[in-house]
Amino acid sequence: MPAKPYGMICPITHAAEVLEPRWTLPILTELWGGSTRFNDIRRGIGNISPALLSKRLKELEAMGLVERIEDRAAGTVDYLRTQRAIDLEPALTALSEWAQCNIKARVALCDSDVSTLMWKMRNHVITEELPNRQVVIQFHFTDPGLLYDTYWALYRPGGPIEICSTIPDFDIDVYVETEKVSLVSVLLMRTTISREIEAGRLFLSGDAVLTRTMDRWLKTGDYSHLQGIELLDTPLAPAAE
Amino acid sequence: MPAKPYGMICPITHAAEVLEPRWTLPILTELWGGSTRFNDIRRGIGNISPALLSKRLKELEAMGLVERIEDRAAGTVDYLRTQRAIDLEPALTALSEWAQCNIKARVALCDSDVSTLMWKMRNHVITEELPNRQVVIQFHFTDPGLLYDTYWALYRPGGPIEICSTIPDFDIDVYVETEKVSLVSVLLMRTTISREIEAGRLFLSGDAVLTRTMDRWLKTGDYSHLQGIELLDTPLAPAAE
DNA sequence: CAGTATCCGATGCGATACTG
DNA sequence: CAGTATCGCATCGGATACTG
Repeated sequence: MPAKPYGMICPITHAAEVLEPRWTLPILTELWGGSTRFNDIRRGIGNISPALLSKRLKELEAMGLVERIEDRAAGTVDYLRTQRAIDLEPALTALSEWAQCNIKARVALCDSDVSTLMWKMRNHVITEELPNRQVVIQFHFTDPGLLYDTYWALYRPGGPIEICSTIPDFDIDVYVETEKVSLVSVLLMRTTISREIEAGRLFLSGDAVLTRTMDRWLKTGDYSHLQGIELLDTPLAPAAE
Repeated sequence: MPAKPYGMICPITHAAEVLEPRWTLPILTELWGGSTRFNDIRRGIGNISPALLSKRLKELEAMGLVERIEDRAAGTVDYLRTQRAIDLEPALTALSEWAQCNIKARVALCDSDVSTLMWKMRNHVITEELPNRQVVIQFHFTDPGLLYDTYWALYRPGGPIEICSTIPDFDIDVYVETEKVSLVSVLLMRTTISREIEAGRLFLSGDAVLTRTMDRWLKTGDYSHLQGIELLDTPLAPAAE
């Protein structure tokens, strides 16, 4: 499919031809994470133009990695991974673990914008670990220069996590005040919640139980078996350059 | 390093940023295969411009994947993988196996030029399986329109395989007459030698022992544990499109 | 919601020639 | 052998606006 095939006799190189075009891997990762809708994928990966996403999805469909399922009645379209894409999981897992151990913390943790981060948070709150009632968690980011610096995660029993950028008309159970880099680092297991609290980069208040069990209801990546992950500096090193 | 980082919170995506730039994976694969010299890498991957190869090697060095070792006395430079690059092996192996099972045969086997193929053959003759004397194997390709269609692989006990494009001044032990696609298919285990002989796409003559034991001294990839590799068509299907 | 259409700019990359 | 230097095109992809 690429305009200029390598023309090599090498399976890895052929895999590269499939996976190299920009955004291909992020799209597959997003599908892996459970997104199936065009705009969910867009939001999940943050910055792709709709034209390019459309093009990539068509290419993936043509290569048999993605199946497009249209529900004419509902007017919806879902994109699902085929078995062929699912079979990439071992490779992607290996890549992920390699990156965790070999990409410098400052690169791995560098900016994604806050709204993308919060959108991602939808999948990082373990609803089963929340009490069986409505829960509202406020995230306030102290980074300077943010357009929106406060978001709310809303849980209603039985439903998914909803992220709001306007204050909901409910009582707030937990207040999280932090820097972007701290929250990202926690999600990627380049630090822990208690370590960030000690470092003064994360503050919790509100419901006693929920604040004390945040490490239970906040799902991080599963990299605990890996050796040699570079942790976030404490205190935070100034960005180079 | 890429001009436009994805800015995502996702290890796979960060790995992608490192491995995506064109020729990066082929270079690493070539290093994996044992090449250490600038021009060996060039020939091994076939078509990269020296400027771009130089650039990529510098990038890989900057990312800690490659170590450049200069021998001022000898005037040589070797490029070696660092541990960080070696740690990519599980991911690359997984990618390779995925490609073997999921890239259509016609794509996987499509043209690389004959000289690159023969250069690759250096690593595919198992010298330990050859008799303890000088051996010359002639490869004649029947594909139409080849500039050079005949090559010789020369083995001298204790030495490496040398590939010549002019007829060596020695007796020829084995004559291999075949099409490019057959030889490539054998190397990638999308067929077997006997299958190609039966299909009339491969002819062997010369030394009785060597012709009969070609499957021993010709090293193929190690994919025998994989299920579902698509074999080369017999008879050969016409190229689509 | 699920895309198309268009435009334009940067730069990645290939080709070729040349050097120490 | 191990690269640099230069050039120029193509295309990839980002931004924006618009549609059914």
